Amino acid sequence: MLDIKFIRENKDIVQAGAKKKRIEIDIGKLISLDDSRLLELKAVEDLRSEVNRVSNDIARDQDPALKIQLIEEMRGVKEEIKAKEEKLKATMEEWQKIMLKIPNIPSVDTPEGPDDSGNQVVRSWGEKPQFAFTPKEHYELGKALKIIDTETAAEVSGSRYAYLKGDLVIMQFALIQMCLEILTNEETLKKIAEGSNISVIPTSFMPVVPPVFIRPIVQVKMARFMTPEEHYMFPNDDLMLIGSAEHTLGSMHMGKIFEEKDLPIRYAGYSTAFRREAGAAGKDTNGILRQHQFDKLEMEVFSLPENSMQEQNFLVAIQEYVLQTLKLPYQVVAVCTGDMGFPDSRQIDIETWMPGQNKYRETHSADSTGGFQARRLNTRVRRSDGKIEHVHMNDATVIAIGRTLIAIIENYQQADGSIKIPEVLRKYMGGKEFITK
RNA sequence: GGAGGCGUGGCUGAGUGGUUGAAGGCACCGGUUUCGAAAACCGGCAUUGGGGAAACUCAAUCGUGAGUUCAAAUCUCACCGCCUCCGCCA
Repeated sequence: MLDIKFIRENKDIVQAGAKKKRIEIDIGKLISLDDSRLLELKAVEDLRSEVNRVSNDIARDQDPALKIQLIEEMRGVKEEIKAKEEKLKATMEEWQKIMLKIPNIPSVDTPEGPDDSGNQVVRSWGEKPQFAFTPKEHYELGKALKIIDTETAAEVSGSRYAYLKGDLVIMQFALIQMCLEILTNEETLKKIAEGSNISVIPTSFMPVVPPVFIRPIVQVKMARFMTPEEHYMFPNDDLMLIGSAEHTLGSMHMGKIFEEKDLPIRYAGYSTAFRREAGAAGKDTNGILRQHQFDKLEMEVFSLPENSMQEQNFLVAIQEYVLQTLKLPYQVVAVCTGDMGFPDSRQIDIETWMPGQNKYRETHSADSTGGFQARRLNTRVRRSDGKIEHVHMNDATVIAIGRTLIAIIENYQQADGSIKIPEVLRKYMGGKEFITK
């Protein structure tokens, strides 16, 4: 959520930002509603002030006749307050509805575009592997090696589910283990930051296994409930499943005030993510690229406002470090205004090379939401001079299991259909070098 | 799931209808003292919104929401959370 004061003072910027994001908003209506809100609020507060004042008189005054008279008068004022409060409440509800639909403003360096066609490749890394044979897609290889079974999953749970089996499961936990070691080692983090010329305090990430259920009201505060059809809902319990660990990591500190000296705070959350993929009918139906359920290690950082862009760059640097460690070719993409998330001011994606598809596919995302989520969550920081302001929040993928496994399977495939295990993972996999039949 | 108890400021902890935004303590920030520090002493110290150049002032907030009342931290109801015991369970 943006600050209403900021909106009032910068309505053109807000309007233009929404337009760039291809989101329709009515700033004029919001501001005239806000005018009414302030007027009605003043009216209610003036009456309350009167009641408060007279009530104190009643408590003090000894004359019983006067008391009765004042109480009578205040009964009338009470009725008046009630009526005015109802009007205010109606105004507030409409105001709130519009406020929740105002998106965050894209950063100045965000490319403009209607959809993912407007995304810009910022840089790329790694040599695409050359094969002496036609590289296969992950689902062919996975099926033959009996490490991916979507057919049984389809019967048991429906489409877009899979059984991961055998060495692929071991590899999942190897990846997580490897990444947690990176994220909890300040020396490594310092090296990553220095290597990319980023000046951040390299505080290590606190590993977290967060809840996968979240209250819908909290999801609204995370500004991640814009498309209800994307979420699995459990109305009987007033709960929904998270689509990312971000949702229950970012909301951990709602209503809290940090001390400046305690920031940045970094979390590495491991959880399953659940997505209905309602708008993706017929897209990526083979294999495990687009699943209703997948496991993911996610970073979430709370920082001082002035540091949030550096923090985002740092998270991207960590993502690149992970992919470089795995020797997977990738490109870094500046996501354009029409494709970026509602609460994001700046979104950077990483697309990893998938030889079977002969394409780069999105495996990572880094979202800087500035103070947008923090304002809704009311997560703040007390600066060293005593001033209180909203923190800035960043979230980013470390490893999205399904898609990273695909990248490894396809990039490391051998002529005989086996998969060479990336060297860095072998120590977590009993020294094994290949996944074979 | 059953029974009981409890939610007050950064922490702790008083407060069961009346100028209580809330005593006391701790922590924190100034100052006195000291060569310096500690201790002691003095002072300050919640958040949000409105008005004001400012001093200041008005409103709201004692888990959340509704209600009773001229007046609610205090009474009523619902919800949320925490604790203890029993049951169940990975």
